[in-house]
Amino acid sequence: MTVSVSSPAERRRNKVRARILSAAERVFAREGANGLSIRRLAETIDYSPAAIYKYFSSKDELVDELKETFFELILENVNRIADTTTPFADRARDCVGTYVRIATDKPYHYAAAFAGESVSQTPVDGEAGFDESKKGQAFMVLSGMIAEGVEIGTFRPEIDPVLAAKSIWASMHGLAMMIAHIPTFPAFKPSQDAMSREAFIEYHADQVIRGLEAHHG
Amino acid sequence: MTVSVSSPAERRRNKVRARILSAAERVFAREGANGLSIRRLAETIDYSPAAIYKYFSSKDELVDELKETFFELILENVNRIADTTTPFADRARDCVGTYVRIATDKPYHYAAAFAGESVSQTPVDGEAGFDESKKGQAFMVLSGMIAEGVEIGTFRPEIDPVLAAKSIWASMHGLAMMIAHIPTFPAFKPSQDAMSREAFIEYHADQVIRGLEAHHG
DNA sequence: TTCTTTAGTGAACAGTGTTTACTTTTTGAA
DNA sequence: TTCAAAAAGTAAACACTGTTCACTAAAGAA
Repeated sequence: MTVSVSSPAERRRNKVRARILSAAERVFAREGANGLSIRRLAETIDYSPAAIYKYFSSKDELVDELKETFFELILENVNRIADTTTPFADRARDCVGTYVRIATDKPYHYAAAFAGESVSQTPVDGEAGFDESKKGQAFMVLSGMIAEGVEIGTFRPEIDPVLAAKSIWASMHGLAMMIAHIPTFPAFKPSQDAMSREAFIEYHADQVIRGLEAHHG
Repeated sequence: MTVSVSSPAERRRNKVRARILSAAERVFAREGANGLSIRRLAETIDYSPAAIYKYFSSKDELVDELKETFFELILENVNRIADTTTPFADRARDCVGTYVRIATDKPYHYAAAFAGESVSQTPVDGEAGFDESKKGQAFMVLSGMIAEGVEIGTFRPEIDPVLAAKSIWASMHGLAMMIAHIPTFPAFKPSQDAMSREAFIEYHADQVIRGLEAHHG
């Protein structure tokens, strides 16, 4: 019984699609969305520019797929850490650090993922399907961890996990963007406090989480 | 004694320059850098596209000037608050709130100001002239305030003001970007915690500053 | 008034995303 | 195996973009 869940034609199509995406990924990582042109892309995979449009309806759609894949990567890594049995505080700091680290490893991906041309005036959109999106899932991992911290008494009892998660996400996001866009970020003003990127990420994670902590005694 | 510090020709030139900038400002605020095209701009001020290049050497340079002016606006406002004699904690929260509010009022300006195409691999650049830039001055106001907080004992004594300023700036930046790019940000997941933008900005400022505070008793 | 600098222009260059009409290839059924 | 239909791929064009160049018209200084 040949369970050909995918026909040869389909497989071939997916292969070409993947070739396009992989070529796009390479140039996007190095030069961002502006550096990625359909014509250049078509040339590197030896197709005509118009051919790309048999696989993606627009450049935006293509780039969206790169962004979604990128966020899958973040989610996988953060999830792996969240499910660990290491002490809670370490886990929390690890999550923040990992998120920021991956984001800054692919700055163009990260910036693009949050700069969805939008700046929309219609607050109704964008909210639909958030829970299902990778971004939404990452957010739920975060608020889940905060809820856990409140339960075991590490964090202040009056904290609303969803609210706090938004605040912390914003703080993480900020650091990621800073490092992505200001090349010298943690080390600018080298005068008194040259600090490594890694060390600063930890410092920031610490600072952010400290805002949640209960103070015993 | 006619102290003509500026010749009529010069004055006329500046006037045209200002007209270009003001037209550019309007469309940039509404549609961002992508919506701002030299040709469109030239049309609205009734000049030929090439004429723009007698006043600005490139579109980037023109946009840079919009960004710089925008940061002047932020700096002025934050400075005004910082110099106030209101209680320290209130002043600090006010500064954060004001910064984020202005940033989110002109999301395209703010996002563009931090997305200087860079993502540069050369960490030497960008550091030069930082102290003199508006961004650099805003940063100094912030670290100055933190130093003050440490001195009067509101903040933990072991805090390095410059380091903490970077962390807090990142957190502020994150919220500003979130609100700018996710239209529903503070209110997404309306299920349990619909919160106004203003209220959330205050919540975040509180959260961020709490990470610095000393705990008495 | 002449000479020189400046302001402003039309046309072109090189690039972009995208569409349309067209040809070639592949496919599934008769 | 043949044959119509569907899919893959293409060349050429459209409507844009930022930018430059050779050029004219105007203003300023001598």
